[in-house]
Amino acid sequence: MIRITLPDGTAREVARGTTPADIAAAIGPGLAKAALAARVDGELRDITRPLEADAQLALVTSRDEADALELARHDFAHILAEAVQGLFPGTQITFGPSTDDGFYYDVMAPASRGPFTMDDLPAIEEKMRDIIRADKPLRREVMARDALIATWQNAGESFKAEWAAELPEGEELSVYWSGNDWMDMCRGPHLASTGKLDPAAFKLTRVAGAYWRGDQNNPQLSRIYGTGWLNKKQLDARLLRLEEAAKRDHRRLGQDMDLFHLQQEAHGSVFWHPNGYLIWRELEAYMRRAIDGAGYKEVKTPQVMDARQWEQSGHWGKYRANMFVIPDEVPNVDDEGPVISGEADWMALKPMNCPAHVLIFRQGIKSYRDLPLRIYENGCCHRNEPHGALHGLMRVRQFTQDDAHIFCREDQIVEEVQAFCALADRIYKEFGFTYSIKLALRPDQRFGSDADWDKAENELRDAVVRAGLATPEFGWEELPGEGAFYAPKLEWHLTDAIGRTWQVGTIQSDRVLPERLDASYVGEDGARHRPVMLHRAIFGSYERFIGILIEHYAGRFPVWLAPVQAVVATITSEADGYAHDVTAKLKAAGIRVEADTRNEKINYKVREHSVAKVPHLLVVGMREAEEGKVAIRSLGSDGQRIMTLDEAIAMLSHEATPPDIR
RNA sequence: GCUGCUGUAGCUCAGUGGUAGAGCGCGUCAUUGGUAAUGACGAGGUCGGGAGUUCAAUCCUCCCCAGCAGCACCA
Repeated sequence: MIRITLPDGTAREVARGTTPADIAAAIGPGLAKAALAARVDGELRDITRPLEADAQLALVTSRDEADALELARHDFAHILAEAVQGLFPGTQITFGPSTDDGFYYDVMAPASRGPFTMDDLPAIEEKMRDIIRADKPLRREVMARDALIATWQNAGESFKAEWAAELPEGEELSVYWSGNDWMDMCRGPHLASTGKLDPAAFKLTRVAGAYWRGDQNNPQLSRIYGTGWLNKKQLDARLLRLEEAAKRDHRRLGQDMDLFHLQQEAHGSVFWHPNGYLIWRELEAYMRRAIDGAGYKEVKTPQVMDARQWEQSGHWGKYRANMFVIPDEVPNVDDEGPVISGEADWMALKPMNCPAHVLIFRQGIKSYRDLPLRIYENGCCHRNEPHGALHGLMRVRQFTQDDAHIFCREDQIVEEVQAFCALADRIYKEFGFTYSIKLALRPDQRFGSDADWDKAENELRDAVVRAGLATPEFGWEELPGEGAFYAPKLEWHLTDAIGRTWQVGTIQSDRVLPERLDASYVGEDGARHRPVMLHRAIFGSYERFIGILIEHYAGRFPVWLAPVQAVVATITSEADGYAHDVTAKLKAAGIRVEADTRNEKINYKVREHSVAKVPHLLVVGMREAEEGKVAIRSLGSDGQRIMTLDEAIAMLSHEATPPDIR
């Protein structure tokens, strides 16, 4: 007999080999039906897996949502693989985990047909529903590793065989049978049968290529994605959220609101339209106030530098593949012959600003009294990104960083990082973001001694601790292996209005580049010392930050950022004169306002400016003109507020003032 | 860069082996209307680029470019 303790503290003596399902049945038929899996000493297990020793047991039902979703999604993935193999014999299966909202499975289509496409999905979904409706029992079986490898080889499953062969020798591996006709190697756990899933709670969403084991040197498989839930209601809610996110897509809003465009001839670089560039200019002005107040000095550095400079910084050797290089010569102007001789010296567009900032630092002799020296630049950089990586404003080939480098002494690092934390905190909050801070620790491939890495990691950690931000409330987390090859990184991950996260801000302490470019200062002792260089950014890049803001605000910018802050719309042409007076006064007060005196109905004007997401619409007819008032309709509310022109100016002026100087 | 899909009017999209169509937008005219689309008329496209097949290509084939989804990459 073994002793099984339940969550309420009661214990039961049962025979060895009793399953959690047996215990659930003994407690009651309701629980027997609801129980999906078991937690045995904290470990999630099959409900039908026999108990072998004394244990703490908790039965998992759909009310334990996280566990239940994980189980369901894992099962959906297996059923997906079974369905694909049922429909397309000869397909090899590889690997299929659960994801944040569902599952995927990587399969290799038979050689006789190409990769799977979207057109295949409806048939696969239907087959999956058949398997669910058949309520096939899912049964765990333990196999010896060598026997399993042989099984996979006989079945022509070379990927599975390769995978099994890499697991430790002699180990017993579990497989799961779906009925008696299909099985997959899996650690589990699974539900007791396919019928525990809701056939209406999943949807296959897309097909894409994915490399075997994530390595681009390996064969490419078809990855079939699905979103999977416990019931249809949850699935519908998810699909609705996806639609909401699509409505916020910055590429769509950027076009609708006439903010920017992208085109083939300059792919990966942005054409900013007047409306979009107004947002940029507001952000730039905002950031200038912030860095001026924080003791930074703004600079501007060359766009193009000789390749020899990039050789010295190390970029030419390591990152040239992503750099735009330019021959330093006059091109051939004849119609005949090549445009470029191929013999000229090379120059390159800067992919980053750091070396140029070091060159500024190196001008003249710096004393320890000059430190910390904080050099800021709205630095326009070019990186030749892989074409498949480009994405709207989020990943571009030309971008402008809010980039600064703080040259300081060792003993100033913690203080500087702490000040940066405070600055970032203020700024992110002013845009309405919450954030978490992560410390990316040393990667396997790195420069520098372990002692230096210990020091660098501790400095960053200490600063965040001292700023009071290294708490679960701030999502503090350390990420082993995620650092840059030259330095650990603190990363700021913003959470936007619909809960998505974006990594934007960073600060890194770098001892490599000052060494390579021979930056030094004279210390109190009269000797030369190496400064430490802190690389830091808050927006990351203007392009990407604006993209994030568009999606965060869903295009409804706060008044201070809105390209057009107010429109004065007339009801009849008799009010045109008054409308122009109102517009002129608002302009004089610094409001970005436009008059709409077109010969259109007020309904039409309300609709058009609402769709354009103008924050305030000032409606004026004869009534307002006679009384010297305006009727304000604000975006997001149906009603109107009647107020005097002076009151309106005061309100708009207040809202149009950036939050940092309000 | 890899796999798949897509590229037709400013935008969203339909369509066909015999050189194209809708809605919105734009222009003109009429309408002066009180809070999410007034009506009529009109203009607008070498159907992403190149080559091939064909009597004939926007449509079929091949190559290239760009976009989209994912993968890989992101100093």
